Amino acid sequence: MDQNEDIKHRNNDICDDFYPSKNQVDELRERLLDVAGLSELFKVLGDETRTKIVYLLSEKELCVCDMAEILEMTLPAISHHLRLLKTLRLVKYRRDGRMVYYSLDDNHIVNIIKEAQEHFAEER
Amino acid sequence: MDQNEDIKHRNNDICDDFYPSKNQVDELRERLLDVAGLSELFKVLGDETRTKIVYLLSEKELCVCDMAEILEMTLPAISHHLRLLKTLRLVKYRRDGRMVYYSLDDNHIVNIIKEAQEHFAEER
DNA sequence: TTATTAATTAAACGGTTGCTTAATCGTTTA
DNA sequence: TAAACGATTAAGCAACCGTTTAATTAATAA
Repeated sequence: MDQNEDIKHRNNDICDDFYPSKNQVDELRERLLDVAGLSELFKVLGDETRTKIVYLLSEKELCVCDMAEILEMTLPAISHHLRLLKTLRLVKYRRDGRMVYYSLDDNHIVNIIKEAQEHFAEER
Repeated sequence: MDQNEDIKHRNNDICDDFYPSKNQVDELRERLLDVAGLSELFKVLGDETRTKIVYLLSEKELCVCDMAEILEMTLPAISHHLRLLKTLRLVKYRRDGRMVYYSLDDNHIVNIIKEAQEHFAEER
């Protein structure tokens, strides 16, 4: 915990009367492993264009130029986002002639979007 | 649709044989309104530190210095993230002496995290 | 083969983001 | 009141991100 000591010094030994005990801190830190790497998934959906792409693909299979037309963006821009979605295994693709058709590779992602929609529906 | 025309020209009138009809395009564009602004929520969770903060707060109420200790970060850094979470109404706070205790203001966010966890649990 | 079209890749840029340090605010205690 | 502490705010900077243009690849059609 070298880095931790460093931080503590920078914070002037923060939180003198520390609510969670040392053991509780360790315990909470272990819990954090549950969400490790999870923000990677959210980061992908954190871009409006990508959320739209995923949402579109939940409706129907589309080729890159279709998405570019619908989202009013250039082909490279869409292609760039699709590569990210590909590496995260959120979408799959098939080539048909010179078109490349994309579709969702993971329906779980739709549930996440739905859950987020409910959040907004309740809040406002 | 001035911007769209601009994009079409830049793309050399993309997608000559266009799969979705003009009407379908308009329909799909309307559907996209469902997810408008939704990526704002994901953007917040798209940062590892913030995901951790939310996860910690789902366990118990914590003050800023506790989180700084657990996450091994400086106070201003944590405070900075909390401000974002505050404006998104994801967390609430109460002052007790010189400490400020934060807790979740929206349990919906926990469901979203759980859903994302299931996604990862299945995938790998 | 050559030309054309869909898609990808690469390089560059402009904007955003997250952290750091320093200064400030609010509360408590000596 | 002054000093100390927890928290917030502000300014600056480095790293990252999303778009654009240009070049390249893959597939079809003339």
